[in-house]
Amino acid sequence: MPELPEVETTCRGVAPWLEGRSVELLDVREPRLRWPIPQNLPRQVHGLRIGTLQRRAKYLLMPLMDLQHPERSQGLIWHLGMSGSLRLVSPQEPWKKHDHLQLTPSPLPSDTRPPLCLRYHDPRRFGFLLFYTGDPLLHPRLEKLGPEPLSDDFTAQRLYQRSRQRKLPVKAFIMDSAQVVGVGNIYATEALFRAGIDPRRAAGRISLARYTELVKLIKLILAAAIEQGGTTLRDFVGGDGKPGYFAQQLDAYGRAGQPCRKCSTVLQETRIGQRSSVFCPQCQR
DNA sequence: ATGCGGACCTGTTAGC
DNA sequence: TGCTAACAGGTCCGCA
Repeated sequence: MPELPEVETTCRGVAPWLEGRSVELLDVREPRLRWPIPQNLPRQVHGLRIGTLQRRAKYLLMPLMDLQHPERSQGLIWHLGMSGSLRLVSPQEPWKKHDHLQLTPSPLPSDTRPPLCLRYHDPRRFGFLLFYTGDPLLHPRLEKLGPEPLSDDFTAQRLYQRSRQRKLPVKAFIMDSAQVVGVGNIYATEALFRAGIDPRRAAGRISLARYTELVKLIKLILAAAIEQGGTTLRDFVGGDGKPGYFAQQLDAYGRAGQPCRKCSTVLQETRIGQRSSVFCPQCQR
């Protein structure tokens, strides 16, 4: 499941191979993603030069410059959905089941071999690829997003203020991308466990002091996960592309019925906003 | 505006 | 053993 750390790792992993090259070919073998890929997209991006890749929330932004019209801002927005992955592969690599797209960059004069291709694989097809013009951060899909969790804009004060009078469970609140981006089910579960906050508690009934602790932990956990992902950058070339963050130790997620690591109470499972939620009924209040 | 639930999709696992 | 049903999850959308 691509969470923010995996998208960040993907971005860092593929950027050095792609930036500065042009799009020779966008090969669409399966256009039926979360939103269908327009038929003319390959023509639209052909020949454009790939700029600096950037991650925003779980979106990967790929600016594409038209050298005839350098003032125009345009490019691609990738989203990996639930089961998507982007990987650099050799042009000879056979297409596997659920490989849907491939972006082939043009060779540079200094290249002695064909450049690696960017291939998109996504069994569940929840991911998507969009073409944008103008400022990508103002794209309808991105403009209403909350702050990046690792930025200084993500503060306890912000969460506290925006949660007053809100009755939804705090877990659903921190998973709301208008509050903060990149906190998926795994990280919400873990952060609330470590903060000792009951995930079912109304967001509006949590003190500033407790939000301060929660924000600290979200930043800590995400930063650690990105660092782990960073150790597997080599997997993006020829490897299996599996992210490293699964290796991290999870205290609550996926441990329902097992003893709490702090107090040995059996961890409980419930559902919050259609999501499975594991918590310790003793430690989390 | 807020909060909830359904839809999308398919590989894996649980249950009969 | 073989079948069906539930489950996983990010994001969007419709409804009350």
